[in-house]
Amino acid sequence: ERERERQWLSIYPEDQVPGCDSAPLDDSLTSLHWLQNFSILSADPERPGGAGPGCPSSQHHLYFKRLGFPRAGTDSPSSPPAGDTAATGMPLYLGSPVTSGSESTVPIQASPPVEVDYKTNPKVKPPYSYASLICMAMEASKQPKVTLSTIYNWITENFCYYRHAEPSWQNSIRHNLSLNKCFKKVPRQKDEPGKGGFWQIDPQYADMFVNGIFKRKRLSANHYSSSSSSNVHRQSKLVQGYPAIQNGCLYQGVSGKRKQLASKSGNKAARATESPLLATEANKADILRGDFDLASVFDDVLGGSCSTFEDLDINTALSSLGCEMEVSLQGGRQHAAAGLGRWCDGGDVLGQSQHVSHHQPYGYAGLSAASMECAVNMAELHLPQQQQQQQHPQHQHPQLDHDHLLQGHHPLHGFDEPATLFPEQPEEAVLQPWEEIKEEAQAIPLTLDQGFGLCEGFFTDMQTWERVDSYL
DNA sequence: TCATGTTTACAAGCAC
DNA sequence: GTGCTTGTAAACATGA
Repeated sequence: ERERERQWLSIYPEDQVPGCDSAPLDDSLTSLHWLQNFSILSADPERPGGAGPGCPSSQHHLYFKRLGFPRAGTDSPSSPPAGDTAATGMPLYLGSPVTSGSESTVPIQASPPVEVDYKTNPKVKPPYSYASLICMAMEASKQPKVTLSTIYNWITENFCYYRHAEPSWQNSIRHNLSLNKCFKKVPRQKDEPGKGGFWQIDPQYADMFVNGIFKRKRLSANHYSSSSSSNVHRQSKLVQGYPAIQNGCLYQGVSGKRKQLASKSGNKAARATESPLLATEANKADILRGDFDLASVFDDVLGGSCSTFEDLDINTALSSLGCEMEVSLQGGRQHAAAGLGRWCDGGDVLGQSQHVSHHQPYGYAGLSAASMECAVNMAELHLPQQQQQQQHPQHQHPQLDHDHLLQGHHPLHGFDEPATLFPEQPEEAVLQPWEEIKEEAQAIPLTLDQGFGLCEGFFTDMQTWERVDSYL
């Protein structure tokens, strides 16, 4: 036994945690008391104290470092960013109650913050549901289908907890794959050697991943068979050209046990009465989990109850916008671009928007700028052309070129793909080569604040959420 | 034999 | 209270 342990530690030296051999696992993550000590601003690397504006590469570096992303050059799938508030719903820095051990569940004022890295911390159970873990593994594999063992391996490689845990979690994984209709088994071909079949996410359930959250909605049994509901209508748009969710599966959210939430009634009240984007203490939990409706986001922005993005959970808001818009704009495209909020594998999609990604292989590279860009493009897209010409006689930024968008030159889509949106648009539109746009974009150091200003302009130009919704 | 996959059962937490 | 979601455990079948 000792020998096996020694061998294990030789493979995973980070598993050597002094004094934790027999310690019970800390489940204090179920508490949201850290919220009392957690400040969104303090976790925002773009804020003063970070690398500072005008230094995007260092900003990104710091960002990824703090989020726990693997550095450039590694091919291994990244552990979900433990500190990515938008992605995981967990704080970047947890207060001492969360990580101070199993003896005390009473929240204490945060002492020096401790970064939780699920990849190396065997004591903290990742706050992800098994379904989310499966999706993460599928996404990280970059393959259209994965085997069960691939899922196992990815989870154990990226979550130290499961390396130590009893193997019963694997049973749960299998159970989840079998029971969860979102997962579809792909039988192995006869000429394919190996054991077991492959698994993929059923595209029919793509909208389970709204805002990157694996959401199970309370739906009627015929939700997915009915063709009359608006949900299905919207879903069909989301799924169209979205053959495999692994191309767009996002992992911002946490679908873990709900006991992680704070006061039930408090959250309810916050949801009902407050903007999902206004990071009040009451609704931070939802925001941090990415658990809010996009419609509400637009309602707030468009309705004027949210005058600026500066007070918002930037990452969540933008990644949500980017993700949602990205999916909704897929049309019939085969190369479904992954959502902007994806925390890993920047190769495919972010590779198409490298002007903002700085070629980071993993992480939220270019997230803010790209998300803003996508959201703004969406806003433009949904404005009648005449109205746009009226409101924007001159494009404020080359990236916001409406004609390019109409021609399928959306930066997050393939450059050469034919336009599928508004095909009735005249062909004589003067186009600016995308490469040229890209160069211009690179030359312009668009800061977040500037980006938000642009966003605000477009959003405030839009009239109502209904207008957007009608197009969606 | 073991990994894989299916199914059943139960409990906890939560939304309605 | 009811139903849904999630997690856990277990039994069983199948195939490499």
